[in-house]
Amino acid sequence: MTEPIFPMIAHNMFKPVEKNVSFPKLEESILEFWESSRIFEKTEEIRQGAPEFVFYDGPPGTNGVPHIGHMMQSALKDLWPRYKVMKGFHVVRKAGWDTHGLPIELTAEKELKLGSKKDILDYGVDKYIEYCRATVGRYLGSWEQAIRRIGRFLDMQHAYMTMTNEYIQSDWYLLKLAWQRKLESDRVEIAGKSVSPRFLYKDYRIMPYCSRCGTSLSNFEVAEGYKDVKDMTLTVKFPVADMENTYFAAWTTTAWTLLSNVALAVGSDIDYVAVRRTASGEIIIMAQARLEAYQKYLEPYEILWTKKGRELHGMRYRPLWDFQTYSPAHAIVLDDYVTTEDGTGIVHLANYGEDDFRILRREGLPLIQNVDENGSTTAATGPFAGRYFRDETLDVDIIKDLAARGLLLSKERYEHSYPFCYRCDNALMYFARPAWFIRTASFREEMLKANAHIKWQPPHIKDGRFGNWLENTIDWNVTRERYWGSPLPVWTCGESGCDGEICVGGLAELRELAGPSVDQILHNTQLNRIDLHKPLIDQVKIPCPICSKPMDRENFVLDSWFNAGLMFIGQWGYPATPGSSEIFRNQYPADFICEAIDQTRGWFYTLLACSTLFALENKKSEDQWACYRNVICTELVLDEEGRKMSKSRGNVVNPIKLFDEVGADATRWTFYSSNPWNVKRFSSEQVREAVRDLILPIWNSYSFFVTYARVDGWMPDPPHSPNAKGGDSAHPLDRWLLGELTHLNHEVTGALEAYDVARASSAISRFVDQLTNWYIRRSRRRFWKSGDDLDKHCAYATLYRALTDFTLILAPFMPFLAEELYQNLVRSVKSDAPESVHLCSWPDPPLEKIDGVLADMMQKARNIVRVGRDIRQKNNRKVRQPLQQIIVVMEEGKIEKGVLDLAEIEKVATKERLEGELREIVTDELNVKYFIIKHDASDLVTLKAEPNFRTLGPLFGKEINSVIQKLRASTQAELLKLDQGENVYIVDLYIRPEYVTIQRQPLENWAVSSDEGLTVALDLNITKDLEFEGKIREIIHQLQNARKEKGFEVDDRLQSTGLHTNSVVITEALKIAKFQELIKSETLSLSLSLEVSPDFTTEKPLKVDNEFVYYKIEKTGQK
RNA sequence: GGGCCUAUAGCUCAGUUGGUUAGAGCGUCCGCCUGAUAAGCGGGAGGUCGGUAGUUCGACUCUACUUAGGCCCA
Repeated sequence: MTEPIFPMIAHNMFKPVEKNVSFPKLEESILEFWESSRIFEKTEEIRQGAPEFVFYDGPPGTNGVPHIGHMMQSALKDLWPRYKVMKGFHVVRKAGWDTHGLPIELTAEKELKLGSKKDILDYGVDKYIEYCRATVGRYLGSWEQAIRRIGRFLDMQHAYMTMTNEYIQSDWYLLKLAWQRKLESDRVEIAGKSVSPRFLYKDYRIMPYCSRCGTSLSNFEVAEGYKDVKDMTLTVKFPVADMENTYFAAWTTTAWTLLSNVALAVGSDIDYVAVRRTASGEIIIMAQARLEAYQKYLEPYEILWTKKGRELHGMRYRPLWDFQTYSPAHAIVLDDYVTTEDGTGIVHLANYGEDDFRILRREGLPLIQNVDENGSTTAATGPFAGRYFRDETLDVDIIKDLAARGLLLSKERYEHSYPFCYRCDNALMYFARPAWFIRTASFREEMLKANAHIKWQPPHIKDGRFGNWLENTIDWNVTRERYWGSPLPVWTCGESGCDGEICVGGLAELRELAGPSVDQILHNTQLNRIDLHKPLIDQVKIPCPICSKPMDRENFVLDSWFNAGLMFIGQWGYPATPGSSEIFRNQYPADFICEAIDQTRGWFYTLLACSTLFALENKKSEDQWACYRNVICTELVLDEEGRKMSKSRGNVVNPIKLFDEVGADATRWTFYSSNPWNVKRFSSEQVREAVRDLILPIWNSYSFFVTYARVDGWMPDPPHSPNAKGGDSAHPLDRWLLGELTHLNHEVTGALEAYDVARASSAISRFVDQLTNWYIRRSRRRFWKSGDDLDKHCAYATLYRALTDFTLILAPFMPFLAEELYQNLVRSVKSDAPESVHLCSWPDPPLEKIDGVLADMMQKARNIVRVGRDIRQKNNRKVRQPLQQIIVVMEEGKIEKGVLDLAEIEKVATKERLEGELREIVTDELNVKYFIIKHDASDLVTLKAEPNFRTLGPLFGKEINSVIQKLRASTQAELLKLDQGENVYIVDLYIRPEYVTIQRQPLENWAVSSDEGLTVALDLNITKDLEFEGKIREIIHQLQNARKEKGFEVDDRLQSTGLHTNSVVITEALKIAKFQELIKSETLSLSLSLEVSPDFTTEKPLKVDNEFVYYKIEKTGQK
């Protein structure tokens, strides 16, 4: 014991493990190691030429600090690339930042106190752009810090940025592809006007628009500004053409839109009635379902006729005002969006609403907007000209005018919510604005086919949310009337009558078209290089290919979603950047992407749309249309009460703070331990729990191993490497643990291949339990007992093998902890091992196949012990009190999960030995003298038949209940036969064994317990001998505590004297020689005396079952 | 208003094609063990599986409706 039994190599030894480890500090030091040793770079370098595993990183916006939800993304995005590197793949991990778009402009506007387009122009577009550019970088540092600190291996030095000239040229390239692609028909007619058949075309779009700021708003911005307002609503009578005194009644909440009325809409299948008002004789037409609501305005009346909406189609009416001279207009059109929920069932249409616009355009009716983009009524409105559209007096004047001419049926105050500009509080209007579109609707089918090749996690997104969205794809508006974004590379001719237009696919092409002065024009003096952004790009003129006059650029920037959607080429600046083609070829399509569910209509969609367009134009095969093959779609991270995290609530978790206080590994684990596609309620308490439940047990196991390996000077065999096969021990515990390790490997590998992280993490948790709570617990004595060097070596070799393999499996999940273990367990003793765990290969399973019999046996042993402890507790027999015997009933021929199958064991001819092992484990754990296996439970239990519904159900159907009754009345003899596999007649039924499950119920008043088909009986009788031994064990236990209290080392040798007591039983026990020997050996006492010498002074007496035991212990000085 | 998702123990979550008595961890209470020790283990209590109706011999599971919450879109 005093001499290490294995040769010690001092310079080459596991370093001692810190007991009070600070994981955050550990993580920091490992980060420094990774960086100084370029470990991340090496994970790519060592796999040069290996098969690619392609990962795409979605570009987060950088106009705010990252929060914990982004860290969930990072944790998941880091897991698979690390795993795949270990599996032998080459994985490129390039970061990306979304540096364009409205959020950045809004920040700039706010900080520069610019409230409108005019303000921006006054301030200077060039200065404004530079401010935006500067704003982009503001939070980048926080992102980089958080991503670094969570341990993510990501190339942030070469991050792609959507605002670079290279990226912008990729935008242009893809737009050019769309521009070149055309519908099969040469011309497309919309609204009687021919429209370009190109897949990139200009059209109008109804957008929420602030007339004061001069900008359209995003839906997000609109949602900020809804208010409840009271407006005058009116029901207007539109005189039917060529019919005296007959009117269509239509309802509106916005009187001002009447000035631009173009048509009226009815629903095809809605019933409409014409009613004659008795008083005036006038005839009013409206939906039958709405009559009741208008009763008070109409009564008394009679119904003249009822017609379906479609019968009214094409009927004409006279415009409300003489100035409404435009045509074609003023007729009834059909559309299904008309309802009878409010109004009259007849809808007044003007180009100030999305549905209105859609219908009017479909019907080929003109785009009349008698309120202009400044919110003023135009000169075309005659008496109403030059008024502000939300001016209340305008409403009043319109109403008065209509009323005076008998065209007003009713008016009412009506409260509804109306959107206002969140910046200037001005009322918004829905306004038709020019915009450029991509014909996504024209390759909808192709996108659906592309989607068929994608594996979604969770699966329901594929045909659910995402599939539905694809089914309903409409053309994609890819432009914004803003400043900070990729410029639309389309130049058009302003000459009237000239259709000249050109789409530019890159800077080189622009130089060709616009001449060598381009470089000079685009030179940004501040940056001292070419810059493709506004306002410089606007100064570039291209000669019209038709009339040769200089053409201007279409003044739009690109939707930043479009930007992000082409990152698969944009991140390489493909194709303009030299060398990008080669990289791109290897990096398309992605094997794996992972973003939050709000990206279904965001990045997931725009990636698919862009890549499908790209792939179609490049004639790629169908499985290449989608640029990603596997996608994990995560849910949101909420606070512990299920609320969204927001600054105003003050419930935002600061990731960095959490990493620094608890640890990044622990934080990562909380995101791995449940399905990321369910809403996650997050609290730092969960993270601490991960430390307690998983990280500390792993650390303790590691610490245990290192402590004893150091004591014994144990080292792995020279040829041992973490990837070599090891552990040829015959000890069942060792073989069992390696079997569990194999199982773990298979489970984790399978789960990761299926992108099922929760399954992988639960396998890891299970293994840690097996390792710490069973293997180490059961093996402790093997590590510290002296003698039997071979067995001790086997224990070391096995635990070492298990820990090192486990470390490798753990590496993608907890990269820091795994690194620390690896450095000490492997690197410190084996200098030619890879320098980081993250440069290692995924471990091979240690055994050819799992020994199922052994696994079952161990499961059974754990169950027996658990049940045995249960019996002890219920019967008040503490474990330190030895008991005589335990009877375990295991019936032969029974095969159940978790139950030892003795027949099977016989086949492998190890029955005796396994029973022996089982015996040893159980007697030791439960502190009993004899372990008896019985194969017949009849003395201990009664049998009971439970119907097996799975087999009986299909056979008997509705008769099943009477069958069950008969089964329940069966005798023990019958059940025994069934249990032994025989068929039995019960009453009039022929019962096969597979129809039932035989259960065992312990007899009453026995110290018997059953669990999972296992019956255990414990002999509770305490004989005199057992009582003596119990007392002695208690004394030993307390002497050990006393040693520790006195600060003796575990290997100090003692002299114990004056052991005595007033208890007759204990005195008797102490006199027995074998117990004296036991005390000596357990407490490392060289001598033991019961006599009290004259100079005896006692230590604090031991208290053994309420009796005092006096003693004295002293160190001998020997070790 | 539409689409999709979620709801299971006090809390966080599992639950395979419908099939015996719905599981785990934490927390709580009780007990045990201790040569990994400012650790470790076991047990008890705790659930009408959000609600209602239906299909079925049988529903946490399938269907319809409904309530609450979430995401996306109108």
